[in-house]
Formats: sequence, structure tokens, C-alpha cells
Amino acid sequence: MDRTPHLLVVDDDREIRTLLSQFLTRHGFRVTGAKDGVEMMRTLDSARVDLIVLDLMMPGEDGLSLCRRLRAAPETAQTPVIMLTAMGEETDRIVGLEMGADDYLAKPFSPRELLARVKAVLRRASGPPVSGGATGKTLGFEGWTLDLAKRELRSPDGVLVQLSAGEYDLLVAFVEHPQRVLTRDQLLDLARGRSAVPFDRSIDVQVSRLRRKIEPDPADPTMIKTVRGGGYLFTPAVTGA
Amino acid sequence: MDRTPHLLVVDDDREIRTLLSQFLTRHGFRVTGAKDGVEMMRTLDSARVDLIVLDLMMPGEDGLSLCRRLRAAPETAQTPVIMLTAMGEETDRIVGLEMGADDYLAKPFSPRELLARVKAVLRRASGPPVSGGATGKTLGFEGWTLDLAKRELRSPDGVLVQLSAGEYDLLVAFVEHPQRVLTRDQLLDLARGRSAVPFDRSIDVQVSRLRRKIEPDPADPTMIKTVRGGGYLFTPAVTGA
DNA sequence: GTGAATTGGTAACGCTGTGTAACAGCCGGC
DNA sequence: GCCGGCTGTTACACAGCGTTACCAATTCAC
Repeated sequence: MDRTPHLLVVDDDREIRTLLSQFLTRHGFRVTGAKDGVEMMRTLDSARVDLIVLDLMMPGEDGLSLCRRLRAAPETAQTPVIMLTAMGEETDRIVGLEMGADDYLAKPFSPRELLARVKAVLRRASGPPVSGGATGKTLGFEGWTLDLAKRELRSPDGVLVQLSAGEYDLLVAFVEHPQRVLTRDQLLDLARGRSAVPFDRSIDVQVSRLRRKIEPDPADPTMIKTVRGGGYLFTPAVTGA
Repeated sequence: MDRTPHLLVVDDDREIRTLLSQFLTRHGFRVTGAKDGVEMMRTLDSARVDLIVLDLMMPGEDGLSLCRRLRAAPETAQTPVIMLTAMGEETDRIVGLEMGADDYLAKPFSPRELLARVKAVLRRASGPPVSGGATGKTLGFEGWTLDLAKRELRSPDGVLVQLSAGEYDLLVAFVEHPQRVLTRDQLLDLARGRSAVPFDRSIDVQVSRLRRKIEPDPADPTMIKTVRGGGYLFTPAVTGA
């Protein structure tokens, strides 16, 4: 299984971004770059990210503020963050860590050092205890109930529908991004944490299998619609809780 | 079976951390480093730790405060702690020991000296009490009761269910990390204190045995769910006491 | 409008991961 | 030493997933 961790490098300096991307890619990670908070959020919105490398000093919204926003949003509250900063002062370190960064690195640093930190953070990244965790949520759509804690789906008449792990992950991706066209690439990333290979049809097949279990008439789907040339669209409104 | 003691070195100074890690690893221990309380807690949460080496003076939350927190939490109340401090004053020693540290070492110290203390504390700690286990507490889930002091499990109708030592340890690992997908590696570490060897299927087999004793229908498990490609998930909410 | 090209649906197949029975080694009790 | 229970290993059956292939639906070129 391809569980290559997906890193997101956020830095306004394009040179640093490409440098780090190339280096980390060579060392077996999948890397996406973002030049500011807007791009960062856009990426987080449509892809699963395992760790964020975040520059502290950026024009516009800076790293601290972005980090705070990450921590505030339930989807990203658990995502590890490594902060980069030009100033090696202790105060920044403390502020960064208090803001919720998982590690901190003062510029200039060697890429090898960042690599070591990334690996260390990922090794420990199996989230904090349940106390603060966003676990145990239940989502509803069109009478169906999706229990995220139990990984269970119930049909409108309360029957437990057996989903395979892959079908469940795909459904979660849809339910967390309703009423939006998701490309096969995005779905692959959200549900499988991997990127597409040429002529990848696995999402099509998995969508087909999922439809068979949740669509009243799989031949004429209403919940998961196909957008020709675009991807798939989850039409129901989703209620949280 | 690998019963190599697992040490956790908590110090904000990366140099000291790596130095001690290397030295202790060379002397036959498994060592994890943590740079602050957050990392410490995260590690404790996902791995079994036999002893903690804790720096007294750290930015953010300091060693004394962390030690207090360790003692307050039932899972770590029994875990031995060796305190490191830059100041060799008697007061600190007393405060440290009062806080619940098992031994105390003033910087600068030779690694050999720390090694000796670690061995001594482990020898002492492995004596009377049940290792690692939080004594005296009782946990409940879905009507079941797990008595950590007696190492006993009672079914919802009050019947004592006989568990082997391994099944019990595995169940404790699950119950202490509910609603989180635990990899086979993590479970092996939590329940057995060892790491996986290639093609290690022992966790699968043990899960299967445990299911046979606690699942209403072992063929369609509801409490211990399999996450294909991920590991296992303990779904019930756990109530403490 | 017609035929070709593109895009998507899904059956079928093979690889891989998981469940579990059977077996063997170990350890403790006697 | 013998016996019984526990644990890890092995082997095999089976289910899930990705790939491929083929067909239908849609779009494009003319």
C-alpha cells in the first residue's frame, strides 16, 4: 500500500520551496508547495496532508497566525506542524510551540536536519489522547448516518451497511466535501493518501462499488453524481452531529 | 521475546538528548527522545515506557510540573522517573523526590553514572507491583468492566471472563487508546514492549483470540474493528472508574 | 448526421492483506 | 521429567483492492 506521507511546505520564498520540495521528494515524501496561507488552505481543503512545514515570517498572514488557524479548525487540529524561522530566539521558540507547532527549526538549517525532524515528528504523530481529539463525531445525510468513531454506516431505516475499508474511506472523503466536484486525483489523495498513476481507474471502480451499496438505483445515481471530464460530486447536504 | 526496557529521555537540549540516546542505546536499551512535555505525552500515549529520564529545567512546562502530571495520570503513576537538574542544591533534590521522582542526578554527570541509576531504578521498579499497569482503577466499556488492579475482566452480565496474560495486555492497550486506529507496531509496543519482526502476525492472532472471548459475534466484530492496511480500532467509548 | 475518439461503468482476474486452525516451543507447576 | 496452558509461527482460505478489458454513453470532427 502506498502510504507515502504527504508534506505541505509553506514559504513565500519560491527558491526555498522548490529546494525543500526536491530534497524531501528525493527522500521518499510526496511534497506540495504553497506560497502563502491562501494556497495552504486551498491544498488542505482538497488533499490529505500528513505534516506541514510552515515558515514563521511571511508577508500577509504570518506563520503564527496560520498555525493558530490550523489548530482552531477541527480537520487540521491534529496535523503536525514544523515551524521555520529566521530568528533563533528563545521567545519565538516558545511562542511557536505554544501556538501548537510540533517542532521548530531556526534558519539557516541544513535540509538533512529538516528531514530528521520530519521523520521524528511523523513517527510520533499518532495524535494526542481522545481528550482534545475530534473523534466520535457522527455525520448525517439524506437520512443516512455515518459514525466516524465506529466507522459504521447506517441506512435511513437504521440498518447497518457493511462497507469495506476502502469504501468507507471514500465515503468519508465525499461526506467531508459535499456539493463540490472532486477530481479523481483529489479523491485518491483524500481517501487513499496517494497520487494517481497513469490510467488509474481505481477511483472509478471504487465509486461503482460504493454506489452499489448506497444508491437506491446504482444505474441512475443521485447521491454520487458523475461530472464528465471533472470527477464526482456528492450532492446531499451533510449535517454534523 | 524482546523485553528490552524502553526509556524516554525528556530534555529540551537536543545535544544532550542525542548523546544520552546513543549512549543508552549502545548499552542495550530502547530509547525515545522528547524535547518537551507535549512530545513526552505523545510518546507515552502510543508506546509503553519503562522509565523516564526527565530534565528539571525546561522552557515551557518544566520537569517538576511534568512529573506532577505523570503522577496524577493513572497510566503513568507507576512509571519510574529519574530527574536531571543543572543545580545540585539540596532543596531541588527534595522537591524532586517529593514530586515523585525515583532518583535524581545533578548535571554535569557522566553517562555511566546515569546508566547505573537507570539500572538500579529498573531493578527496584520491576519488583513488587504489576509493571506499568495502573493499579486500583477500573475501566468500563459497553457494559464490560476491566479491573486493572485485579487484572480481571467482567462481561456485562457480571461473569468473570478468563483472559490470558497476553490477551489482557492487548485489551488494556486497546482500552487505553479507544477510537484510534492502532497499527500492529503500536499494539506490539504497547502490549508486548517489543517491535515487529518481518512478517510478524502475532498481533493478528492475538486479536483473533481476544475477539473470540469478548465479541458477541467474532466473525463480525463490533468492538475491535479491522482497518485494512492500517491496523485495529477499539470502537467503544471508555469510562474511567 | 455519421463515424471516430474520448470518457466512464463495471465484470473479471490476480495480488495482497487478514482470519484463524494447527502446530511447536517455552515455561511453570507438580 | 511430565503435563497443560500460553504464545509465536506457519499455512491456507478468503475477501478487498487495483488493474485490465470491454462495452456503453457522450462528445468531437467533419
